[in-house]
Amino acid sequence: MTLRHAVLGLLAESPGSGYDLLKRFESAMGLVWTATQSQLYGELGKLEKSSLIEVAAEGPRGRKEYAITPSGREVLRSWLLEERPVAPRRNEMLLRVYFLGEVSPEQARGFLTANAESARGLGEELARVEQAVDWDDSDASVFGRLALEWGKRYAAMEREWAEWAAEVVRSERG
Amino acid sequence: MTLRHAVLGLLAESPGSGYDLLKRFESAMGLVWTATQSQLYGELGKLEKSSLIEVAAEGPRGRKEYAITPSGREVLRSWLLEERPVAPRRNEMLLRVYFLGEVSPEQARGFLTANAESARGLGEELARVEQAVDWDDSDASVFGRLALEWGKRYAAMEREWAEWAAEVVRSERG
DNA sequence: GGGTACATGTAACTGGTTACATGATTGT
DNA sequence: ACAATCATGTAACCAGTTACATGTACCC
Repeated sequence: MTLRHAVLGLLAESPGSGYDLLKRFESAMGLVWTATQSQLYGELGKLEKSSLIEVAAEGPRGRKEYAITPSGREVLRSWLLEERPVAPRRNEMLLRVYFLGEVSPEQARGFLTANAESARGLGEELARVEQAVDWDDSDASVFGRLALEWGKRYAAMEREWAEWAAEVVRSERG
Repeated sequence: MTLRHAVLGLLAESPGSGYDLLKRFESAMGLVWTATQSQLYGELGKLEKSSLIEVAAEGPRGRKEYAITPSGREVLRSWLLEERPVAPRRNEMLLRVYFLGEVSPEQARGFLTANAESARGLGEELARVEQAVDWDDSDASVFGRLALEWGKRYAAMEREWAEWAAEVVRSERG
């Protein structure tokens, strides 16, 4: 039930329609959380029913502009403070690494170097995003930059690891 | 549909019952993939029905020891090579960071330092695991070590990032 | 005899994905 | 006029979690 909080967070920043939120999920939030269109509309319905958000305005084409309510903001805050920083415990890439003994050493190295490449690509993409955005000193900027920096460090870590791992496979498996 | 491949991978290493596999998910695979008991038995049933695994032996207490079949091994291999190394696109911790402007700077720093602590704990735990296991030159050892090293680097990255981020909040938000 | 570990299974529910379906407004 | 974009919604399905349910074998 985290999509719920992602939606509340976005609406806490500024009101918007389902369509607007979908755009924001695709762009700014892409690294952090994703949502499909059908999931989003469903969640908006539920949030409205429980009065955590409300329709603040209606527009053309049936557009409903939602805004967060005080009780919604309350829920968002308590979720932010409810401390349980847990590391993700599922990683498909690592699962493959785990079983890489099933294929030839050349294929295993190929997998790892492809991974290094894709991590490099991610790092470059994030660096471009960092350049493109004009950061100010708003909360969204400050905390968005923290999240972006995490992404850059993650990408660098994975690239370096994958290069190292490919080298280990070369030296230990030929 | 990745649990399917996790199960095939484990059975490719060595045969075992549902109960055995559950143990292996809890211990060695903990960082990489998780499964609940009910999910696991369901998946074993489906895999058997599609002949990717088979009951190789039966034991006391209704124990069914499964083994991978040649077609199962085939499916595992092609999954391993089917290249699409994608970075995970959902991270609850980062989502919270994203909206940390909603709480006070002290609370935001508290969140970040707690995260640094928990990353440090994870790093230490993985270091202990590394010490405890006696690594040989089997595939399971070599590739398991690569996965473990990823975990250590991940933990170190997150700890350093969280410390840095707490400092940014201190200097930019007081 | 009794506790622990072994061992499997089902049901109800939640979260997420894909596909289908429909229609209004705006800009050219 | 017509294409693109805006805009919302529903249905079927798959993956994963929690809780319930049951029973056997082994060791002391």
